[in-house]
Amino acid sequence: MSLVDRVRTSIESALSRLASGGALGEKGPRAITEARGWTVERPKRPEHGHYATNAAMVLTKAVGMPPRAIAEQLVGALADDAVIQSAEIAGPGFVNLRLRPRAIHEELAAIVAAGPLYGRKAAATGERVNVEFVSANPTGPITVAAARNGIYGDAIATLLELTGHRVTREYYINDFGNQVKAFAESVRLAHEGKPRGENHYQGAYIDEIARYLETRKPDPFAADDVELARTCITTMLHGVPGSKTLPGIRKTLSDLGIDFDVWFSEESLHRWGNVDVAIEKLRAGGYLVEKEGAVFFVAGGASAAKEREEKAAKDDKAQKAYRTEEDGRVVKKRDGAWTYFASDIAYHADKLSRGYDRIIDVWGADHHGYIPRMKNVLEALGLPAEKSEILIYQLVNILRDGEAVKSSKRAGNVITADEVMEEIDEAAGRKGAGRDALRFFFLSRSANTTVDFDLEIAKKKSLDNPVFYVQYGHARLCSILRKAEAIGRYDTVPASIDAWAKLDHPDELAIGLTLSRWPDVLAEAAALREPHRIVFYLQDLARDFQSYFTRMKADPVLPRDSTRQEPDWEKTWDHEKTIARLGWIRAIRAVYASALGAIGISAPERMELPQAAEEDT
RNA sequence: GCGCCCGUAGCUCAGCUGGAUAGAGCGUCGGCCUUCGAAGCCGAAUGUCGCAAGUUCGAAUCUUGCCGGGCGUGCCA
Repeated sequence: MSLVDRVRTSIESALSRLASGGALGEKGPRAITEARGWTVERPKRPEHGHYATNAAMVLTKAVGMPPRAIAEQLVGALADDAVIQSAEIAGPGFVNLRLRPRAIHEELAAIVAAGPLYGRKAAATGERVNVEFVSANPTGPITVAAARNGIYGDAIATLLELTGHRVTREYYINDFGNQVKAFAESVRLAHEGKPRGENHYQGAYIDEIARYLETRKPDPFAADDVELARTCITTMLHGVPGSKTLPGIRKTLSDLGIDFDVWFSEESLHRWGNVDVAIEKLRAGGYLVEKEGAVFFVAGGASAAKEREEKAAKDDKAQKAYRTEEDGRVVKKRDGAWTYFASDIAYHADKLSRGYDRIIDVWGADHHGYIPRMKNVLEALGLPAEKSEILIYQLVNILRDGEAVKSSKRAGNVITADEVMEEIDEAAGRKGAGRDALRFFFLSRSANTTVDFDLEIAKKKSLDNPVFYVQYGHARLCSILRKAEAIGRYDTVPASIDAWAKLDHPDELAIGLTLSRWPDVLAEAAALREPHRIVFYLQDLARDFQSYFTRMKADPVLPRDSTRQEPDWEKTWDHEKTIARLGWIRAIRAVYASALGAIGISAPERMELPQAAEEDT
C-alpha cells in the first residue's frame, strides 16, 4: 500500500470511529458511507503540510454540520495515528496533515529494497497489447515529425510494459500504392540520369539509393517497377551500408531508442490475398454496399445505412449529415482498385487474428478524421469499442530561423531525426545525447500540443535542454555513492527502520514523500497515456534535491577529506546519520533511474562538462 | 458549415477526474565556487488563466455561447 493510501485509510477509519461514536450526529453513519467523494491531496505550499484532506468540506452537507466542526472532530480522531503525526484545521475546513518520519522511513526502506522494480507492476499480469506507431511511409528517411510519433508511441508502449502489460511494438510498412510507385520511378530516373517530375521524389537520397543499387548484382534496374520498388523499400529500411546520410529507417529508430517487434508489410496483405478475405468477411456481415460501381463500408451494416438514407431524403438536417462517416467509405474504387482503407481493414483484421486484448494505434492529428471509420471497422470485425484506442498527437511545425517551412518528403526538404541527433551528440560530446534530448523535448509536451521545431534554434540551444539538468542530477547522486564506496565503511544500507531515524531534515522527508509518489505517477501516466507527466515529475525531483545539496554544503552527507585527516574523526562523526542519508540517496537514485528509464532516456553515472559550455561565457 | 486540438508570465509550456496566495524552463536583473559535481544554488520583476454567461461553499479546471489559431472534412495515402 502506498503512503497516500495509508493516509487515506487512516482518515477513513477515523471517520468511521467518529460516526459510530455519534460525534457526527445522527446522519453521521450514513453520511460517511454515502459522501465518499473526499480526497487526499498534496498542498501546493509546504507550510500546509505533507498532505491535506477536504473530507470535512465534502461531508458538511450530508452530515449537517459546518466544515470546521467536522474538521475539529477529525483532528481529534487522528491523534496517535500510526502514519499521521499532526493534523490541523486550515482555511475553509481543510485538514492539513503531517506524516510521521517513521512512515516515510518505511517507504524509503521499501524503495531501496525494491530498487528498479519500485512502482512497477508484476510482468504479464495485464493485457496483451499491440501498439502500432511511426508507420511512416518508407519512401524517405525518418523526419523529426515522425520522430515525435515514434517517441510518443514507444513511451506509451514502455509505460504499458512497466504496468504489467505484454506489449508488441509494431510498424506498418506502407509499401503499396502510388507513393511506392513514384518512389521506384524516381530511383529509376536517377539511375538513368533523367530529370524527375513534380510527382517524383526530389531528395538527394534518391540519387544515393540509385548509386548504391547500381553496385548490386543482379542489376535491380533490370527488374520491373514492382520488383524495383521492393528493392528500394528494403534499402530505405535497412540503409545503404556505410552511408552516414542513409543509415536506414530501422537504424534511425533504433538510435532513437525505438525497436519494433513486428514490421508488417502492406504489400504482403495484397500479395497473400488477405485483403479479399477481410473484405469478404465484412460483406458476409452485411457491412458492404455497392453504389455507382464502387464498394462502400457502412458502419452498423446495410440496414442501418438504408435507414439513414431514408431519413436523409425527407429531413433537411439529416441531409447535411448524410455524407458523414456512417454513410459509407469506399473500399474498392469504381476502377476496381483497392483503397488504402481496404488495406487497413485487412491489416487490422490480421492484428485481431493474432489475439491481442487491446489494439492501440498512434496517429498524427492530420489523420484524426480517419478515426471513426477505423473504430467502426474494428467493431465490425468483432473488437468491442473499448478494446481499441487511437491516440492522436498534434503535429510538428518545421521552422527554419523562425520561418515556417512547408516540408514534404516528396520535395526533399525535410529535417531528419538523424541530423538533429548528430548535431546534439556533437555539442554535448556524448553519443546518445541527441536521442535523450529529442525524447525529452517531445515528451515534455502533452500530445495535445502542437510543437514548433526550429533546427537552427535546436542546434544553438541544444545544451539548454532540461534533460541534461535532470541527467546531471543523476550523475551527482552516483558521484556521492562512488565517494562513499571509496571511503569504505558506508557500503551498507540502514539495517532496520530505527536505523533511518537520523534522517529527519524536513527537506529530506519531503523528498522522501516525493519518491513515494512515483508508483502513482507511473500508473497515472500509463493509464492516461500521458508520458509527459513523468518528465515533469523528474524535473521536480531533480530541482528539489539539487537545491537541497547546494544548500546543505555546510552539513555534508560524507565526511570531507579534511575531516578525515583529523585523527579522531571516526569517533566524532555521526556514522548512523551518514548511513541513513546514503540509504536515502540510494532511494532517490533508484526512482530517478526508473523514471528516466520509463521514458527511454539514459541515466549516466558521469557527465563530462562539454567544451562548448565553457567557451560560451 | 461540421468535427478534433489549442488559447495560462516577454517566449516555450505544465496545471484541466473542481480546492487555499495560478507554477516550471528559457530570457531579464542582483547575489553565491578553498569543502559531497557551478550542466549547480539563492533572491527579484513579470499574469484581465482569449471574452461572456451559467453551475457551486469554491472555477484556469465543469456547461453553454462567442472570438482567435492549427488540423481535418477524397473513389489520396
